[in-house]
Amino acid sequence: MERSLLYKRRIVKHLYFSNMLSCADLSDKIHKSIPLTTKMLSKLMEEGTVTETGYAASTGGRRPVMYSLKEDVMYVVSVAMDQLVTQIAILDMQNRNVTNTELFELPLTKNPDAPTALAEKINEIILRSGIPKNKIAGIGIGMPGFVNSVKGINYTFLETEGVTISQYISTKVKLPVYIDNDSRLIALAELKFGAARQRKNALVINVGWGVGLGMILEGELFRGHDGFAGEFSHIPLFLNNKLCSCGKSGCLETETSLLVVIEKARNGLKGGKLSMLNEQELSANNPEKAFINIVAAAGKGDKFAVEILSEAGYNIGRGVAILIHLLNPEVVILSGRGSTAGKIWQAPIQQALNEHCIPRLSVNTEIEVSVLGYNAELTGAAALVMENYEREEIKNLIYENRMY
Amino acid sequence: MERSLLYKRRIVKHLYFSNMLSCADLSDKIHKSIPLTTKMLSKLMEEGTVTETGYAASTGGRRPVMYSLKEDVMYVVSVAMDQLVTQIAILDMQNRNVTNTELFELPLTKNPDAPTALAEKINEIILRSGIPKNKIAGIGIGMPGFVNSVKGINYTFLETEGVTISQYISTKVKLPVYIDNDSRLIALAELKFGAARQRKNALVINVGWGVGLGMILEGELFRGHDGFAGEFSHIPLFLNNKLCSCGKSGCLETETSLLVVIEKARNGLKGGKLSMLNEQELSANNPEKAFINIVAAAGKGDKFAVEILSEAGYNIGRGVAILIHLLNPEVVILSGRGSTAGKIWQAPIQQALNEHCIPRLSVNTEIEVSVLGYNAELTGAAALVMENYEREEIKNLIYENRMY
DNA sequence: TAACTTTTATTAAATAATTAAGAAGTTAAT
DNA sequence: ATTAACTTCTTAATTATTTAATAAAAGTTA
Repeated sequence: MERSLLYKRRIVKHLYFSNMLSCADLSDKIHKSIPLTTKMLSKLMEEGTVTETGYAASTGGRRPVMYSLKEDVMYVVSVAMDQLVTQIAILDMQNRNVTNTELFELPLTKNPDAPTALAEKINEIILRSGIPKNKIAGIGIGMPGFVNSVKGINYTFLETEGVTISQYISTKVKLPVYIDNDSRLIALAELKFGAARQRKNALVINVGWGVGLGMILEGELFRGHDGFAGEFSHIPLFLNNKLCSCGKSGCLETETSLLVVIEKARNGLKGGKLSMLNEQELSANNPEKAFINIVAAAGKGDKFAVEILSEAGYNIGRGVAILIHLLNPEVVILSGRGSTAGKIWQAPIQQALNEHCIPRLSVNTEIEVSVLGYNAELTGAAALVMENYEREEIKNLIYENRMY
Repeated sequence: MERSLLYKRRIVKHLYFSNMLSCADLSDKIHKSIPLTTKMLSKLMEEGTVTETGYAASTGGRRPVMYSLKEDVMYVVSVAMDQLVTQIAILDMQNRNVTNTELFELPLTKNPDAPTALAEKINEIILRSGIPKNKIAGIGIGMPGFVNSVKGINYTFLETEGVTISQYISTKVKLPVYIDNDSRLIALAELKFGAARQRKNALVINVGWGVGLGMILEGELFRGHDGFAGEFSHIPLFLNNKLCSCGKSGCLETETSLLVVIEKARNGLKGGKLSMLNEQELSANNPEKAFINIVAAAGKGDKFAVEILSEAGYNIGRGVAILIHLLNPEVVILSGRGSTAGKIWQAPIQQALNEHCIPRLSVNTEIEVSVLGYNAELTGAAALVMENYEREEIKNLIYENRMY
C-alpha cells in the first residue's frame, strides 16, 4: 500500500525531535536507503513541509544539505495539569509557543465538571489562536493520577461516564488526544529534548508536591503492564508510621514531599531553631511561596533551611539507591517544577548513594539536574503527540507494524 | 545482500522457541509476507533443517501445515554455574539432553584456574558426546557475579588477563560463547519456556542462596546500562545493622537468604523451640540438605519450620512490593533452585503485598511458582545461545540492524 | 595547484518483496 | 448433499527498495 505516507510521517517526526538532519541521518533513522530517503524528502519539499537549511560543516568530504521542518506546517496543543492548576500552550514545530501559555485554575478533586471545563478551555484557546484544526497534529495532556496512556484512561481523576477522558476530549475538540501521567511526560521531555537525550537508560525524578518518577528503559518511555509503572513516591521505605495519602504508611512520600518539608520547617521554627526564615514566610495558605522561600534561604546559606532540605534529599537518595540497584541506569535526572531545589539536593542524594549503593553500581551513574525545568511537562505533552504522529494516518496500513 | 540467510536463521530461531509453527505464524513472527516465508521454508526443508509435522486443527478453514526443526540439526552446550558447582549439558533443538547433565565441583572464589578448568571440561564433554563442532550453535553460560552479557565480561569471578571470559572460552573451545548472570538466564528461561511465556512484563525471583531477580520488560530481558540490572538482594531495606556480604548493611539478603533461614532455624532450636527438626538435620556442613529438611518439615505442617520460612517470605514480599510499585509487572514468578519453597512463600508474599502495595497495583499482579524448577538455568543458557543465533552469521550483513 | 581521499548526491539497473487473484481444503449451516 | 464462509496455499504480476556506478563537492597532501 501507500508506504511512502508512513515514511514521510516518520521523517517529519524525526525532524521534529532533532530539528535539523541530513539525508544520511534520516536514512539511518528510518532504516531506509539513501535514494529512497531522498525521494521522500523531495516529496516533502514539494508539499512545503520541509525546507533545506543550508549545509552542515564538512567531516572531510562534501558537505551534506540539512533539512528542517517549516515551523508553521503544524502545531501541537500541550496541556500540563496538576491537581489545582492547568496550563495550556500551542507549540510550533520548533517547540516555540505561538500563543502565551494560558494558566487557569481547574481543581481535579470532587469536580465532575472538570472534563467539560478542560475541553471548553482547549477549544477556546485553539479558536483564539486562529490556527485551523487541520494544522494541529493533536493534543497532548499530562495529568496526575493513575493513567493508562495506551487506553487513554485516567483511573483517578477526570471521570467521564461511558467514555475515556481521551475520547471525551477528542470528540469535543475533534482532534486526536494523547494523555499520560505528568511524571512520565517529564521523563519523555528529558529523553527527547533534555538531559536524557541520546541516553538509553535514564531515570527522571519529578520533584514536585510528591516525588514522581519516569523511566527511560532501552531508549523508550517505560509504562508497565497497566501503564502504572513509576509509583516511586509510594514505595514502602520507612517504619515511621506516618499515614500517607495513599492509605498506607511509611511511603517515601511521607518523608520527602514538599509539604512535609514545609511542615518540618514550620515545626523547627516553633521549636526555636535559628533561621533567616520566619513563620509568616511559611504560611500554610501558600505552599508554593513557602517552598520558594525555603529554597531561597538555603541558597543564601541559611543553615536550618539547608538542613531540612538535605534531610528530604537524603531520603530521596535512599529511594534512588534502590532504583539504581534494580535498574542500573546511566543517569538519574532531577527534573520537574521543584528542580530548582535540585542543586541543593544533589549533594545529599549523592551522600545517600555512597552509603547505600554497591560502589560498582553508583560510580557509573551520573546525577544531573534538568535544564528544562518549569516547561518540562508542556514539552513532554507535545513530544507525546509527535511520538504518535506516524501512527495516526497509518492506522489503515495493514503492514504498519511490520516496518520501521 | 544475501538476506535470505538472515530470514532462514530467524525462522530457525522461532521454531526453536515455539517448537512447531505454521507458515502464517512464522510470517507474522519474522515480519515478512507469506509467499516469502513459504520460499524460505522450502529452502530450509531442502537443506534438511526443517520438517513438516502434520496439520494443525482447523480454525474454521483449511488446516495449516506445521513445521518443526529436525532435532538433530544442531545442538547447544548449556552451562549453569554457582559459586561451588558447575553443571554442563548438551541439548538438542527440542531442549532435550543428549548427554546426561554433568555435575562437577568448580569453586569460583580464589581460584585462578577456574577459567582453564571450565574450558577443558567443556571441551571434554563435547568430545565425549561425539557431536561435531559445526553442529553446535554455541555455548551458553550462566554464572554468578556482575556480568555484562553484551561485552561478555564477568567483573566478579573468572578473571582472565587481557581477554574477557567469553573470548577466553571461545578461543579455547572454538565456538561462539554467550554468558549472562544466573538470575537473568532463569528469567530468560521463564520467558521462553516457562511461566512468563507470552507475557510482556514479568519479574522472575531467583530463590537460591541469595535472592536474585531477572526482569522481562516489554517482552525483552532487561539488563540495564552496564548489564548489572536486577541487584534485588542488595537493595537497602532494613535498619537491622546486619552486615551483608556486599559490605553494606540492611540489604534484603540479610533477612531472606537461605543461609539466614537455616541460621534462624538453628538458633530457634537452641532456644528450645518445638519442632520435628533436630539440630543434626541443620548441620552447617551441608546447607543444601539443611534447607531441604526445613522445607520438608514445613510441608508436613511443622509449625516452627513454617514460621521461619514465612518470615523470610514476608520480607521478600516487602521487596516485591517495591518492585511492583516501580515496574507494574503482569506477573511475579518464583523460580530457581529454591522454588520448591515457592509454594510455601506464596502466602506470606501475598500478605506483604496486601500490606505494602497500593491495591490497584497488587490486584493486577499474579504471583506464580515456576514449573521449570531445577533446570531453569540450563534452559536459559540454551535460550541465550539461540537468541543470538541469527546474529552470528549475519555480522557481515550490512543492513542487519535495519531489518527484523 | 594537481592528485588523491573522503563524503554526499544522483541515476539507472537489478533484485527483493508484496499484492492480488484464484485454487484447494475444512467447517458449519441449510 | 449442497452451499456459504473461511482459512491456507500457490502463482503471476506489480511495486518497492536496494545496489552499484558515477558525478559532484570538500578537504588533504605534496
